[in-house]
Amino acid sequence: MRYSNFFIPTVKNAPNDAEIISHKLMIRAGMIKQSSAGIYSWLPLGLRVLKKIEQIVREEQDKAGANELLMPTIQSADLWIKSGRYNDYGKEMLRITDRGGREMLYGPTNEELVTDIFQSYVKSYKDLPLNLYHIQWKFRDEVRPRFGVMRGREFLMKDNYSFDLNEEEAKKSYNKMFKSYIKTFLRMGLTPISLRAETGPIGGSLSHEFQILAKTGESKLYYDKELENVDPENIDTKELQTYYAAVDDQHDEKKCPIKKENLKISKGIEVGHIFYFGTKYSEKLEAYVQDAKGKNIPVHMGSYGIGISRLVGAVIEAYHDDKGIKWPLSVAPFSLSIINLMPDDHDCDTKSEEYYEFFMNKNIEVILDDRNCSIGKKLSDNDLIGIPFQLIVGKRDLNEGFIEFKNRLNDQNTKIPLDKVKEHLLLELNK
RNA sequence: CGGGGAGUAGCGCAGCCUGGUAGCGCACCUGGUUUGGGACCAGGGGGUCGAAGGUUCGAAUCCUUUCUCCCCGACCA
Repeated sequence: MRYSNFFIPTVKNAPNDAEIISHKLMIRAGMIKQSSAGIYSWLPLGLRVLKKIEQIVREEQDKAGANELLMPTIQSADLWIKSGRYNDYGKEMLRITDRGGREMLYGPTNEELVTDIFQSYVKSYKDLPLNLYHIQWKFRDEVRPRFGVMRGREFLMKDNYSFDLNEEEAKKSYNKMFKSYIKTFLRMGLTPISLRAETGPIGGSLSHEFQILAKTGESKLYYDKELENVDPENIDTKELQTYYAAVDDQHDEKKCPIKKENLKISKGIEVGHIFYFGTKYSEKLEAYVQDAKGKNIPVHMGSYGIGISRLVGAVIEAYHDDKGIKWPLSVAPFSLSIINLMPDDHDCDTKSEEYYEFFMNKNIEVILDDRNCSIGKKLSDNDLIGIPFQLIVGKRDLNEGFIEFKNRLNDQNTKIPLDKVKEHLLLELNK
């Protein structure tokens, strides 16, 4: 991608609407544009990150044996009336009437629809366990949307639903997802903290929420420091679930079960939530299967959410400095930026193009900053949009046989001899 | 939904108190000079001041209504 051909409307001053850092940076970096309260357009740069995060979630879901499908955003009220939630959901649900006067709604979640799909096709215990997920836009008419995409009214969420024969099996599914969530967030460079949670309006008996650590996070967390040291190759969910973790208002210093030296206090952002709720919906929506004895029994269900659009903001909250965003490589919109400091200079152009071709051919996501603007603007834009690796191609260094390499994550600059550049970059990119 | 704040050029703001027909910085356009950290000089374009109504000879400015957006709280991925 050539920067000159890519739509990244960066701005110096964020609009006054933006309060928190990720919101400001997303606007300044040209990632999103607010359309109305809690509703955003995703501009090309923001969309790339959104898709990166979505893809990591998808891959981990698939690895955990979940099946991707896609359910509609607009749902008929019928199923919701049947489940009893049409009234319960209140004003948060956006209700619409179609031309025939039928009551419709913009889905805030999908238990009803997915259970309906399930019960249409699955009749035997032999088809269990089953886990279905989709990644779809939701709408919840929040009383007060805020913090940019972190709490929009319209948001992209991965939600999945597990179906099992009994509680024991359902808890296996639950733990599978638990593990998958930890892996998912670790892949994004985040530190997930799992907390036992209230089950809330979705109901049920078992629930965990997943927060990620960020200095600017919304909630204050108290947790066992062991939760920070998870080995992604060897995740023991049972062990993880035994560690202490609590949010601010649940934490009581006197009753805290762990030693003070093991207790860590930090701020977090909720990015995922999982529930086991038994047969609550399967009974109402008649999702029964026959067991081995031919008896009809309601399936045991769980539901699992990850706020994908929220994660874009959450990653920024965890990774930024006063100059801008510092994307972890796994979610970065581009891995490498080649900054041609002096377009129209023969040497700068030749070298920039050479690297650009080279890395593109290696399937590296690379953006070539070939814009005809001042050096300061280029460098600060690249810092702002936070591409992890930058190659700064300038006449001064070129004459001395160097290219400057910048690692945005630690802000280290190194001068690399021309004949070592490709090798060095490939090494960094594969770390 | 309770409390608070803000709408003036794409963005950030001044002007409002004390009414006289709109200004600054950035961005944008043209020409030139620059080129290792948000360049410089010169010229230029762009706003019926959120909307409606009222007071007045005259309203961005005063009054009323209304819409939108933001912040704090209660609630959530």
